[in-house]
Amino acid sequence: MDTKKRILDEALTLFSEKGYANVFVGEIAERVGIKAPSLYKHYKNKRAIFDAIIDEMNQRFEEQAKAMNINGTDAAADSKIYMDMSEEHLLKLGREFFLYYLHDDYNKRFRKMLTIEQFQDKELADIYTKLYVDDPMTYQGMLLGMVAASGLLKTDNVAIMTLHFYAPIYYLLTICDRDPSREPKALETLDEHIKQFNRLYGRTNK
Amino acid sequence: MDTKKRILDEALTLFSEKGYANVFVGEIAERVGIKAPSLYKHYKNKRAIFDAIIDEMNQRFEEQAKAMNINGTDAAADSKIYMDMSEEHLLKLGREFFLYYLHDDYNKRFRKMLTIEQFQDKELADIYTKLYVDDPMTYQGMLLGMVAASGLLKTDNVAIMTLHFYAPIYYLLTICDRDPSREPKALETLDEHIKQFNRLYGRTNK
DNA sequence: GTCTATAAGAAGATAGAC
DNA sequence: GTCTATCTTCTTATAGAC
Repeated sequence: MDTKKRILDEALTLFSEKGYANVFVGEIAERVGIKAPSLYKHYKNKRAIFDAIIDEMNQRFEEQAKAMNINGTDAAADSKIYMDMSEEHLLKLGREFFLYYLHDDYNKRFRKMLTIEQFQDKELADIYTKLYVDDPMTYQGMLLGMVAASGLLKTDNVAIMTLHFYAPIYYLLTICDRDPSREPKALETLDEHIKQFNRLYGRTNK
Repeated sequence: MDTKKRILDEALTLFSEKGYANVFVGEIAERVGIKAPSLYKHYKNKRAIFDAIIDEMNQRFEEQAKAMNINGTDAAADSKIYMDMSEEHLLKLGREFFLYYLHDDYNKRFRKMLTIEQFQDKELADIYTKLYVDDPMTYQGMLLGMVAASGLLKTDNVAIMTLHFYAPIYYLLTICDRDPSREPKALETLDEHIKQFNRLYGRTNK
């Protein structure tokens, strides 16, 4: 990886652990293996590093959204998957989302950084809400909505059903971010949650 | 209010908005109406102000826990209330918790400060988890457990039922902390959530 | 307890050689 | 692009008068 990218990578790690204000330019440089003044050949100042991290995330997100839209448009394939969604499929959907968001290195660091910096300005708050509130609700609402349309889940309010599916996942995610030692217990709770969700919104046929 | 207390109050406000590292001692002093050096007659250093805020919160919490235990011990009175818990009682329970945590000035500022500082050290992470995860789950689990025992809510897993009640409340709370303009919509969602919760865990008799 | 003056040090950023 | 040396500014904290 080239120096410019490595600076972003190390900066993100440090920002996610200590917050922007507690990270010194020299600290980032040291981890990259250069001296602080050299860093200024790559970025104009400390803030430019932070902004570049946000930009990179926006790019990654756009790509991901594009990829999801492609699948989303391929409604035939998607609905086939979810038409015969068993409890195991539902468990997989929840676990995959949870473990991807929890363990994916980039996601984890970016989420923790946003958690720390979310009250600094509205742009950061909006990014947080988009990534960890609105987008997951939209995506999962779409999937659960398809299952409900096929009659396998029963509800007259898909939005609230999606809230009931996602809020516990979000809640467990924030617990594990704060204290990774709670992860095994959280995974058990996650499975119990989804099984109970499946029972509550019980399928009409199986 | 005496100067010593006013320092804590203004510091908490600033810490909750910008985070500890972005607040300068002179800034706190200015809001109190004194100069920075005068502040050092009240607190040894900047860190001592932060620690005093944590201490004060611990005191307030202990008092609150004590008050709750008194009611908690008075099981006769409590269970009477929840034996005939209607949907309206359930809505009230959720709304009261939500609005108290959301609007109580001290709570709001302290929660935002902890949100920002939670990854700085384990003690702060533990306080956050205790106040906004474990304690609400324990308290609400106790109340919902009493209702379930009386047969008005049906479940074989009180812990998951409590998760299904509380996780959406927590989720909506963090959204409103980030963006107060979402509050009206969140309150609507809260009511819909509780009504749906009530239907899902449907009472056997009414 | 509050002030002014100031010390002490940290951290961001630049200059200029290589 | 990286380095050493250095500047500048900001911030915490102290000294000592009132």
